[in-house]
Amino acid sequence: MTRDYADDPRLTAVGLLSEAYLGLHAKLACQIAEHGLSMIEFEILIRLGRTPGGQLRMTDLAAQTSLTASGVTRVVDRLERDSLVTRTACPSDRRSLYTVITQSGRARLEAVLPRHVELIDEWFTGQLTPKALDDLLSGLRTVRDTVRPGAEAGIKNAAALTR
Amino acid sequence: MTRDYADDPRLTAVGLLSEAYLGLHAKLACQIAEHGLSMIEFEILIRLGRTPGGQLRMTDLAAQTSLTASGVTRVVDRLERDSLVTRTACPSDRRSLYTVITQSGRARLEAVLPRHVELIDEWFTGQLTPKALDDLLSGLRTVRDTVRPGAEAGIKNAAALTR
DNA sequence: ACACAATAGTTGCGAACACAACTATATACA
DNA sequence: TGTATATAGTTGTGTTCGCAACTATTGTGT
Repeated sequence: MTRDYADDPRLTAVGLLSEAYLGLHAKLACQIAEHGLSMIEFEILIRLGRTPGGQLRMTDLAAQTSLTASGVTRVVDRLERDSLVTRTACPSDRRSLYTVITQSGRARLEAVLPRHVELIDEWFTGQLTPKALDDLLSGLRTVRDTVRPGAEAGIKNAAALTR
Repeated sequence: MTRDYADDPRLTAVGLLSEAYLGLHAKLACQIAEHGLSMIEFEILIRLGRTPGGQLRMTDLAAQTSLTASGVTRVVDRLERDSLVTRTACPSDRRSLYTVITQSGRARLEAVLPRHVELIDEWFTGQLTPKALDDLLSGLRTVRDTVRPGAEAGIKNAAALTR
């Protein structure tokens, strides 16, 4: 009976998604690690770096990443220890803290990003024709919108910036 | 300067891949957890279940998953504790061990799989037209082959079965 | 104004896993 | 054959992170 599912195309599809993601993730993590960062630390720096003011609340970071609030606390702990971010009080809500990227944090991003996007191109986007890439991203967007309702780009940033 | 990369399409592409994968993974993990398994335990059971003889060596499992040899040891420890697999000696190489799926392990797969593939369809494959799904999978295959050379379906199984 | 519920963030604890060191066995080559 | 090297698997140790419990603050209903 088990063998009925052995080559089920739906399982294969998930396997393909996993292998593509995990394989790319592992290779990119190597480059990031050369700069003393983990992928999640890098992701948080990027999200801070592209926010006006370079700051987000802990809760916003949790909503934008795969981490829980507890996980965000600890990642920010490490980033703060390395002086890549600071915690500053939120004037309008004394329960909240802004995580703010420092000059040193921005400098680290500068050091990582140029080669990083080169590698993405080398291993991912540059491997496909523009049409094939469009098709791929369009499919991924559909899946993303299905499994993460409310994760579309604008919505979370809007929410994050209205506090 | 950092802002130069704020909306770089290559970073966006990776973000989309991550969100699609992590979102789907999290939802599927919930269903698997209802049956007392983690995703990685489920993945290993599936790989064993579809192998002739229901057995693979620890090393093969490590090669087919995102785990190191050490990680495989501990996952198989847990599966063995729950009587879903057993370790048996490899006659041709006394360093090696086969991990063999038990009847109980197959039964667990039976319990999980029907609903599992339904959910994959609901959240992933069924969200796309056949053409769009084909395009998506074709793109993923290209990326997978780039970042995991030698991971094409037949190769590893062939290697695994020739010992 | 006053309880009561909801929310932001942190901390203790435990599970999962990578890395490096280790044992046992197999292979290569001199 | 004997020795060096490579490989299979396990174990000790440290890191990361989720969950639940906790504190502090804010919002809600009366």
